[in-house]
Amino acid sequence: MPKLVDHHERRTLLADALLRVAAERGLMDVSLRHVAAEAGVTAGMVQHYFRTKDEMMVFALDVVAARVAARLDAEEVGATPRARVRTLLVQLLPLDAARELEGRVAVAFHAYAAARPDVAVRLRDDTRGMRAAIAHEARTAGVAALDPEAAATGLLSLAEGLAVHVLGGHLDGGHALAVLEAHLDLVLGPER
Amino acid sequence: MPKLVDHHERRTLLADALLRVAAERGLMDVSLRHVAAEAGVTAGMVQHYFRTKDEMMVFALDVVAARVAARLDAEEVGATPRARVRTLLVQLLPLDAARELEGRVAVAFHAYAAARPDVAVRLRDDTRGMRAAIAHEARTAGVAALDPEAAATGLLSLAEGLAVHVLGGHLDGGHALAVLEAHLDLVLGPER
DNA sequence: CCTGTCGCGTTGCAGGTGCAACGTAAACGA
DNA sequence: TCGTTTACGTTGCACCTGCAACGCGACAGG
Repeated sequence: MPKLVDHHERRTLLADALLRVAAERGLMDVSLRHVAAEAGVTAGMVQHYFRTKDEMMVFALDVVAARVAARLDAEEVGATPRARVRTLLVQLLPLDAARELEGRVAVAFHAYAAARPDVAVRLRDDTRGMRAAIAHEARTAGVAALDPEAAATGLLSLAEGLAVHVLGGHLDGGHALAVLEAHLDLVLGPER
Repeated sequence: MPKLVDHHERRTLLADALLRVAAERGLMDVSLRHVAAEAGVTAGMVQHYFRTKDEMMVFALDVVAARVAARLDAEEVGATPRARVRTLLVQLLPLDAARELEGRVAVAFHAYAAARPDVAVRLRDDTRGMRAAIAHEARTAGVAALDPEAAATGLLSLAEGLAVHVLGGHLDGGHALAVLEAHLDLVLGPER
C-alpha cells in the first residue's frame, strides 16, 4: 500500500461539506465543485472518492442516518416507556445547531427522494425502525386510547411535523417541545 | 391592445407545467426549458411571461397556495368544530392524485424555502392562517387537555407529518386518516 | 395605410455542470 | 532500483443553464 489514507474518513469529510452546502444553500447548489470548495479541496479529489455525484449523495445520506442512529442509541435510556419515547422524539426536533443542520438536510433529502426511488427506500427504512421502537414502548406502556402502531405513527409524524415548523420559523423550539410533551401525555398517559 | 391574451391564464398554465415538473422530477429539474417543454411551448415564451426564473417559482407557489385556500373555503363547512377541523386537515393529506401532486410540491418548496427567505415568509403566512383557524375552532370546542394554540399547532404538525409519510410511501392513506381521526378524538374530544 | 404595441420565436452567450482522461508524485514491495 | 499501486491535480469536453437581444407577424388606433 503506497500511502495510508482512511478512505471512509475522507468520504465522511466530503459528505460533511455536502451536508453543509445542502443545509445552507439547498440541494440545487450541491455540485462537485461547490462541495469541493466547501471542503477546501479540488474537484478532482472529490471525483477520486466518489465516482459519481449520486454516489456521493447517497453516502452523505447514510452518514446522517448513522449519526442520528448513534445519537439515539447513546441516549435512549429512561426509566419509563414515556421517558424513552420522549428522548427519542426530542432528538428529532432542531433544538441546537447540529440538529438544525440535520433537519434541513432531512427536508432537502425528502424532496430529493421524491424523484429517486432508491433514496426513498433508504429514508423509509430509517423511519420504519424508529416507528417500531416507539410502537414497542407504547405496547409496554399499555396505551388505552390508541393501538400501539397508530400511537407510534402519530407521535412520529407529530415530531417530524413540529420539526418542519420549527425549521421554517413558524414555531420556536420551546413551544414545539411543549406541544410534544402534551401529546405524549395524551397518547401514552401522563408522567407518573 | 393588439391581441387579446389573458396574461394571468397563461402564467397559470406555465405554473402548472412547473408544478408537474417539480412534483415528478424534483426542483433540481425545474428549468426554463423543461417547464417550456412540459407546457408544450418554447422557452422564449416562458421568458416572455416571467422575466426571471425566480419570478416564475414564486408565482407557482402562489398558485398552489390560492388553490389550497379555495378548496378550504369551499369545504370548510361542518356542524361541529371537530368536523370543521377534520375537513380542514383532511385536505392536507395526499389522498387523491391532485393532493399528492400538491403535497410533493409543498415538500419541494419547503426545501426551496430553506435557501430563499422570501419564499419562507410566504409558506409561513400560509400555515399561520390555518393554525389560526384551527385554534379558533379549538377555542369554541373548549378543549380540556391543551390550550387551543397548542392543540392547533399539534394537529397541524401531525397532519403535515402524516402527509410526508404518506408521500414517502411509509404509510398508506387509510392509516393516516385513522391516526388523524384518533388524535382529533384525543385533542378535541370524541364525536358527539 | 401605417405605425406602435403586443405575442412569441430564435439566436447567442457567458458561465456552470458532471464526468472522462491524463499527469504526476509519493510510498511501498520485489 | 524498478514497477506497481494509491492519491491526488489538471485539463478538456459535451451539455445545460438563465438571460439578453433581436426579429417578425398580427392586430388595433390614428
